[in-house]
Amino acid sequence: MPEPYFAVEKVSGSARLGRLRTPHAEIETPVFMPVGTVASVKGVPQEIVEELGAQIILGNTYHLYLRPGVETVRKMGGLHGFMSWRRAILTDSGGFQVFSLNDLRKVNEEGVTFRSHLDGSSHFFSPESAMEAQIGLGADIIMAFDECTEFPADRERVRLSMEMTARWAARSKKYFEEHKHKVPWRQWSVASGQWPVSESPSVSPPKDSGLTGHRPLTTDHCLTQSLFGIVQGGMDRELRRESALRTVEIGFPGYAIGGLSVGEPRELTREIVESTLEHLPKDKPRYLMGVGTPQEIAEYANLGVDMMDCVLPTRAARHGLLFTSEGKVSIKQARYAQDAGPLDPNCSCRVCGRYSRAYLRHLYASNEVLAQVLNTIHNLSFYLETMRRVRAGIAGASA
RNA sequence: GCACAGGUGGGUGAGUGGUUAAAGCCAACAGACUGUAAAUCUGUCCCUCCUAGCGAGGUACGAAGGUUCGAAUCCUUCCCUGUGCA
Repeated sequence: MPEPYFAVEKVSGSARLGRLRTPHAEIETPVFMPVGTVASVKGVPQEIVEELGAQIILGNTYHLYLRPGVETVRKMGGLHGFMSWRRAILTDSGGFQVFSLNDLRKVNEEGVTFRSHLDGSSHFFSPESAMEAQIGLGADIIMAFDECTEFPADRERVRLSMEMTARWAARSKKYFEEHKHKVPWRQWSVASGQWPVSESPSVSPPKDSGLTGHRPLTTDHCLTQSLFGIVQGGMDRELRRESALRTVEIGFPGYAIGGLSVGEPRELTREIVESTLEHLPKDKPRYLMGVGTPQEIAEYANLGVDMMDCVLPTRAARHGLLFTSEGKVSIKQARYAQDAGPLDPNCSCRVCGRYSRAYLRHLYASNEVLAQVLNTIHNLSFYLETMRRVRAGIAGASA
């Protein structure tokens, strides 16, 4: 089994350039991962998400478990087959929902009882069941089941929460190691090195994307899922350190920093990220969960974060907030009603290359679905381009 | 011409004597959004003034009069709209 699948290729200050090998794709880091919670990067078809250069996207265990159900996805060849995404996928465990579905959940040592936001039905998630679900969904990288601690929280609460997350991490790993062979694509990917055709007739075989940096599945890729651990510890440096040590002691091929961007001041986020990174192994990928603005992702990448995801570009786009080289543009504003210029003159995306601000504003005002599509394409393009620049910057820096 | 039904703030539409400058929705304008309960949420939305507030004036429910301490609400006349009958 090709276990050493993350390679740091260059270090420049605290920043690193790396290569992360997953069953479905090799990823250049630092990387931004668009969020596609329900197996959809809202508003944008897979082929365009590919074209924009996304190397890996996120799915969410809780949402997909509720609908369409893990078994359905599993039968369709896992998320890759189901949504016809040929590159890498990472699923969040549902730990974030322990935080965000505050009113709809109950936590105890064993796990979390959720009331479905769809129909109110009751469901139980434990580290074990979250792993079972994530194995069934078949993402390349899956996450330990954690509790994303709320902010603010007193120190004792943060400590207890962090300690439970650590125990859950051990349980997650144990279950994963015992069951990871059940991943829906393993058998055929090992055997044939390609996508299942007979098992899943509705899924077309992959065509080469033609994009540089993307390598189709080959047999020298890592062929099993990877489980990442998550560091918690709130806004307390000492608890963060302890959480990192405990998580590293359990041992994972990658480590995430969770529990940030939950309402705390930005400076505090940066401070905690910086101090937590010190306690994470340098030879493993480090994933900062749920962050941030374009400036922030560049900043964190330069601090040594290898992976980031955030709903901001996609959600903000749907709400009319667009990120540009000059900051941000609220495209719904009246001032753009007759603005014939491109959204961002310095952006090379297909939206900026073709449409005017006046048109984008009109689409938004008219509540056209196309507004969401174009806005999301631009924002994702901007984020992904931001990370390409960061990588180029690290690559070009004199060591 | 006659008979019904109506005319409310940018639109729609509640409100039929007193916490009504007038609900709600829409539009408009502004803001928020960071491991997605999010095509969502919040605020403003008659005018003027200020010590900026459950503040002070003014104007306002087709028009003009009237009843009343008090009227978008009741009465009279007129104007207009819709439907039906001529």
